[in-house]
Amino acid sequence: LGATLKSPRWVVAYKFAAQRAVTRLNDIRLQVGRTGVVTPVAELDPVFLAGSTISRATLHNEDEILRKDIRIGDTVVIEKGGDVIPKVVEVDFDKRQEGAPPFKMPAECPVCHTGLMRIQDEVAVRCENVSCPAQIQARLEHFTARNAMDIDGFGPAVAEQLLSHDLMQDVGDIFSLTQEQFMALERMGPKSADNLIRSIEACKDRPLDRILFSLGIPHVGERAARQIAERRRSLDQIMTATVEELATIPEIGPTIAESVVNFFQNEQNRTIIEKLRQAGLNMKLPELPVGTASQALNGKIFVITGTLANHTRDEAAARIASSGGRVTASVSKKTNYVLAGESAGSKLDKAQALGIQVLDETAFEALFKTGNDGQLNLL
DNA sequence: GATTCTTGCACTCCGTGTCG
DNA sequence: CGACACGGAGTGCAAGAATC
Repeated sequence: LGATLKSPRWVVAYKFAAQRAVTRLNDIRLQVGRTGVVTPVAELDPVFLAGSTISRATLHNEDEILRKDIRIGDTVVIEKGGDVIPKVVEVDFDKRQEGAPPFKMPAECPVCHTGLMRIQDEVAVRCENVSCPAQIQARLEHFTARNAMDIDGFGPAVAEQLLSHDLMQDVGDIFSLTQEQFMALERMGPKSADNLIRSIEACKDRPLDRILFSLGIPHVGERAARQIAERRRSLDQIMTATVEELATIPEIGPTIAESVVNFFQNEQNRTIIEKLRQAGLNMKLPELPVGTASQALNGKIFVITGTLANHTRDEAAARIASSGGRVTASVSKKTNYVLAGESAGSKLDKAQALGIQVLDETAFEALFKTGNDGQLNLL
């Protein structure tokens, strides 16, 4: 394949040629997330599979590794299929070296060496040190991420340098950084620094639900953040809410409510909020738009899968939401429509199994064409 | 021109929330 | 109280932009 594969169609066609590959698992690396959860990742001998070279694969958690009896040095089968993320499927036990010890989760955090805790009845293992450098960096990356505050150009490398140069303690300090400070970082010229400053300025307009999500409160993802923001309408109203009050919000139970209250009781977190306030972030939800919004998709539940040609997935989701529909992450009996793009995966299979109406992009767009009566042309 | 970093992409597992 | 639904978190690679 000397030619460059420019067209996605070629890549897709090639993907189906091979779905599994055999390679050697050289090591199991541990990654620390923003909530302190430690997850194992397999380091593999690079192998070409389904259109790309795979050198790492997810192992999910300790139980999963033990269930499949995966050990360092094993010859393993990895799979990609129509999926994007490679995983270890099974071990070739015949090729195992004698005496290879079973995997054991270490007792200490690989970064800060605090003792790791496995909470009773949970699979996840956590580093409980909230000041663990790995966690601070992960929280910073989460704050700036696309679906959070969306600060363009603020990736892991920038975050890492700012922290190691002691230029910031927490996410609140992002807003007091200067162009000169950015330019002092490696691989950061005037153009990049300027872009960063602009992105930081632009993110001050993000709505309340995004700010709430960006804070990285355990159990509060995009959806929970939106529910809470829509009901309480301002950050002050969220910070002063009791567990009981929060738990009356739809889809919010005692676990999430308690997590939110704990977060805002913490003195460090309150300092961060104060910095954000000083920076001029918008801590209130705008008034709901009245009148114009169509409710034609009212209550309809959509799932999006595959790659769309004319929209990003986010655009399609926004379009659905603006007509009163809802987008969820997984297909169930309650799903009304599945919007499927190119190289859709298991969600499409599930939709077909459940007999749910599948829309291609043309059919999806047709939903929004208004008929003669001015109503949306719904099926 | 070579190198590095960010971004877009789709899915699975597990725990929480809700409903009957 | 059990079953089901779904959100949260985490996973790697290729392409493109910017720096060196």
